[in-house]
Amino acid sequence: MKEKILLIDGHSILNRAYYGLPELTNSEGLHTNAIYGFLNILFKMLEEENPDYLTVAFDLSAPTFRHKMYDAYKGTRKPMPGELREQVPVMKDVLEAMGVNIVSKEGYEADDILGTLARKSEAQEMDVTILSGDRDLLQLATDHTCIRIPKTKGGKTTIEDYYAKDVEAAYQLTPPQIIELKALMGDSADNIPGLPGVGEKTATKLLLEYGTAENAYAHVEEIKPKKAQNAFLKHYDLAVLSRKLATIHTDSPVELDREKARVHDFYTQEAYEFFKELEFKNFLSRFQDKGEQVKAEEQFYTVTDLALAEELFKKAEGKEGIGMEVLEEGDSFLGLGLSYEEEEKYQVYCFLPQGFLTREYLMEKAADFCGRGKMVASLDIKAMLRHMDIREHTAMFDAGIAAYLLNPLKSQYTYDDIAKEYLGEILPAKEDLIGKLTYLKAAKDEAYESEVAKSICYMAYVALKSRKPLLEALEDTGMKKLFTEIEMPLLFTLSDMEKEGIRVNAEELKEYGEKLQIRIEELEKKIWEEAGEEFNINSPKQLGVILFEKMELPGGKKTKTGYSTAADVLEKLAPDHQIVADILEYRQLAKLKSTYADGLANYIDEGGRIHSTFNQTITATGRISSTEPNLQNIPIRTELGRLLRKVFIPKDGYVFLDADYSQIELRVLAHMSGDEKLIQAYREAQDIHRITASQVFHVPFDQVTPLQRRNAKAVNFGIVYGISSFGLSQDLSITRKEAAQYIEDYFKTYPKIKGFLDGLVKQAKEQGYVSTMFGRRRPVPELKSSNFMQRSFGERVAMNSPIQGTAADIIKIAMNRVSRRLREENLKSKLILQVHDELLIETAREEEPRVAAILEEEMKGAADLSVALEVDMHTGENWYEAK
DNA sequence: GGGCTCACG
DNA sequence: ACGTACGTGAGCCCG
Repeated sequence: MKEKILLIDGHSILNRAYYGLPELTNSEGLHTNAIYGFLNILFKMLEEENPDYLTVAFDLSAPTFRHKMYDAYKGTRKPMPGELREQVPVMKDVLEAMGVNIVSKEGYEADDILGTLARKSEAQEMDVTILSGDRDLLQLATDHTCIRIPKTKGGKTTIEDYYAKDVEAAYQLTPPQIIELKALMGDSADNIPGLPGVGEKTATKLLLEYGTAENAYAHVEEIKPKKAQNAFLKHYDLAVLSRKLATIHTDSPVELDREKARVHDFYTQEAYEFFKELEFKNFLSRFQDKGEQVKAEEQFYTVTDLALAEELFKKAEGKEGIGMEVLEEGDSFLGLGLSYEEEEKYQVYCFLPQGFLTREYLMEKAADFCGRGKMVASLDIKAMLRHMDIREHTAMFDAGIAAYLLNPLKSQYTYDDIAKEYLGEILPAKEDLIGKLTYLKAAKDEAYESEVAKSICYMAYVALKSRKPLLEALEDTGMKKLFTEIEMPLLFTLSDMEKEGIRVNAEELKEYGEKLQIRIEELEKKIWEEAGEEFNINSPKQLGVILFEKMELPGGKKTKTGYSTAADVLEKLAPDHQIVADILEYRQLAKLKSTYADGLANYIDEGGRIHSTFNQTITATGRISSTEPNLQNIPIRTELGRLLRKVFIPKDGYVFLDADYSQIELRVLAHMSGDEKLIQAYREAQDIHRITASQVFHVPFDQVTPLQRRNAKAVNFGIVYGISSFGLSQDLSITRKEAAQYIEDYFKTYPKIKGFLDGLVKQAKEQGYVSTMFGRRRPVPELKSSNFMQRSFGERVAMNSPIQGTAADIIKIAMNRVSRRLREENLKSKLILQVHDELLIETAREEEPRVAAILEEEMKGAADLSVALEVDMHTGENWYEAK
């Protein structure tokens, strides 16, 4: 087995970490984000590469031979910001404390050290990996030297690997030609001059033809384009200089000290002290119980044998609790993970579907186990429940939901993130194991099969091990009850809803689509005639050009990419321009056709039903979301769209019962603010917007004009969204001043509302988050921003989230209560949809009165507010009728 | 894959 | 001065 060395470009990685990570300081005010990021990637690389040797190279501040050659070299480079500069010496100290080999050499740059060590190591039959953010190093790539370049994309770090062949694939050039490339085009970052007018494209073309800058010069009379030829004739000396500057020296006076560089246990006592001082809590657990700390992977096993599977499930029964994970993608079952503790170690197994180990067999065993009421931890219990018919029991633990409650702002809750956050363990993420492949594709690829199994093992391992710290964190943040009494039971309710699905009349849906299609084609022709040419009406870009350039309609620019053609812009033009009115109608119909008529048809199963997925860990406020398809945005606001609801029908012998909370968010606001006048208003009148208008505009209740009511309604909405005079003025098409007056009048009428909202912003600023009535938290990091717009957004979020979130809590409670009653009373009726303030029940005809009573009772009783929760209820033979 | 548009609460 | 209402998901275009 060949030995392997990992070489790291110190400054480059520090630099990357500094700019890629948010500000971070320890309590003494020392900036630490670059160090943190560096260590993070170092640990990850060590685990991934498992090298035998490690060396980090740093530049020194002394001038190098390049400076002597060319005065301007790096002369105009942006100076390092102080917050980064102060981290450099600390970084070196930390690495020294860990016993990491550091190399610097006066007069040479890190690049030259890395290049030299790479060549020397390769000569000693080693595989070499160079980690750097600098693409200059690509010139060093060979078949045995890999340049790894980390890239940050949307907060996620991925690493690009370049062996010689990868450089050629990406640049059409060999690694040594990267030097030639720089000779020709220069490098503004390093202040290396290039040939004027020669960029990457021309340079690459020339090199493909002539190989080197020197050879190109030898054929200078043939060079095309003319511009490049002239540049060669006039400035060839520049290219010669740049070539020298860009060449990394692979014969610098540095040696590889194998003993110093050998990879050993870096978790020294000295390093531990450093990490504590820097407050890198995540890393500290790496040091604790060093003797016991074994790499999780070492106890991972893949199981494909039936007898062994039987034995392991048997063994699991004797354990206090287990971790369990089902990995599926689409309809494909990719494996089952199982973990438990044994002699204070984690034993982790992945069962792959093979031979006798079928999905059916495995899921039956899994369901069997879960049905016994033993503790089962998983990152996604609902995924398991798809194949199990088991009832809610309190010993189950969903780590994904726990992590979501603790920070609802993340886009996903992966095992590696949870491990990092709550276990202080850096595990290889999905992408590290299988790259950009999907699990499904990787599972089919022999080369990656074992990596998929590893992923599954990590999931089951993290689910079980993180349970304790997650529960503690929930306890500490006052969210334990929210977790165990609302979210965990809800998971079972949602699973039932997903399995149940909703019946759709496929023929009627098809006819609906066909009717739309006829009108769409009519409109398309008409619009093309009015425009005087055929174009893609669905392209905002083409549409903008037609309307605002060709036809010269007033409207001007609005978006980054061109003209805005959004409905609110077009609506202003529609009365005067038939084509705009037609476009608006076209848009509406096209949306209904593509998203709903065609879109929904794709989801109808053999039983004629659609099964949406209800996601519990997506929204920042605590609402649930619905996907594939989204059944929470079925049209209702226009009659044509609303007609679509006629295709949603109950099964034979059933009717729909639809119940929605009346203005739940405003009622929540009345309760949470404690404003007596608003509370009183709710106790008296049914029409809250009218009573608001009456009180704000000082007119008798029965003399409120429709306009006044409309304005009051808009203010009520605005308050819930986190009021701003600008937003309100947009909504009502009035001036900001008028809007501000409305808001002022509103606050005067309901004095405690303002105090309540201001208090929320203050709270958010002080503690960094706001909370709902039931303790759900939403962090508001935007309030710390130096950007006015971000900060204003943070203020609105602070005002809106507790209101929207409390309403979300209440309907979740209601769902659990309704679901439980239906079950406990052995009713056939089932809860099938939730649309934020609305529940839809597929109700057996004979059960209708009973179910209506349950719905009313459980929804109204879901929370005890100082204003009553009102519920509107309707029945119907389809969803259209039931609203 | 990001931007735009639009469907819902 | 900055340039927005809060929370979502899906389809389409285009680089």
